[in-house]
Amino acid sequence: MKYWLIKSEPDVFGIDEMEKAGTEPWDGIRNYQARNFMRDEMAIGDLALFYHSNTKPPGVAGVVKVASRPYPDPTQFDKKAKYYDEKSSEDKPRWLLVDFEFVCRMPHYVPLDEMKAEGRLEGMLTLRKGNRLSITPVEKEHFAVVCELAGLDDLGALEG
DNA sequence: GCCAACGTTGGC
DNA sequence: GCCAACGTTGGC
Repeated sequence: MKYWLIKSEPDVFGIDEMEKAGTEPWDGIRNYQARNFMRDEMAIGDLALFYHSNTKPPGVAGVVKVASRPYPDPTQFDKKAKYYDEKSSEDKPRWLLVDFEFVCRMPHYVPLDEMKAEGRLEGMLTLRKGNRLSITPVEKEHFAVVCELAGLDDLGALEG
């Protein structure tokens, strides 16, 4: 069981939309490192912090879980889609995605400031200056601390 | 709106 | 294979 953090801009797709959707194909990832995490390391049931980026204040808004194996991102084949990639083909897809399923909202939103101020989160990738990766692995201990800051007590229940 | 960080592209 | 130019992310 691994732990992750995924970023999303709430103006585009936030925790509200995630909750409403229930399950959402995480399309539009066009970064090899992030793709490789999905392809090689994610497993169904893995938990991920749902992070709001490009907003005031940025921070963790909820928890989701991996709900599918990796499969080709259909938007790469769609000429009209924003994420169309002419160098990709159906027999040799370049980009993959997984589905995420809504788990819960954080009882309290955890702003980035608060995470930075928490000594126990030192070394967390998301807190590193200049980190632009939209999917990052999170250590179990860090995941637990963020949940604690969020007022989410029973981590065991999430892992089911 | 600025800009630091960093990934990608393409000329050589 | 190097590296400059460029584009994007995302905090501030």
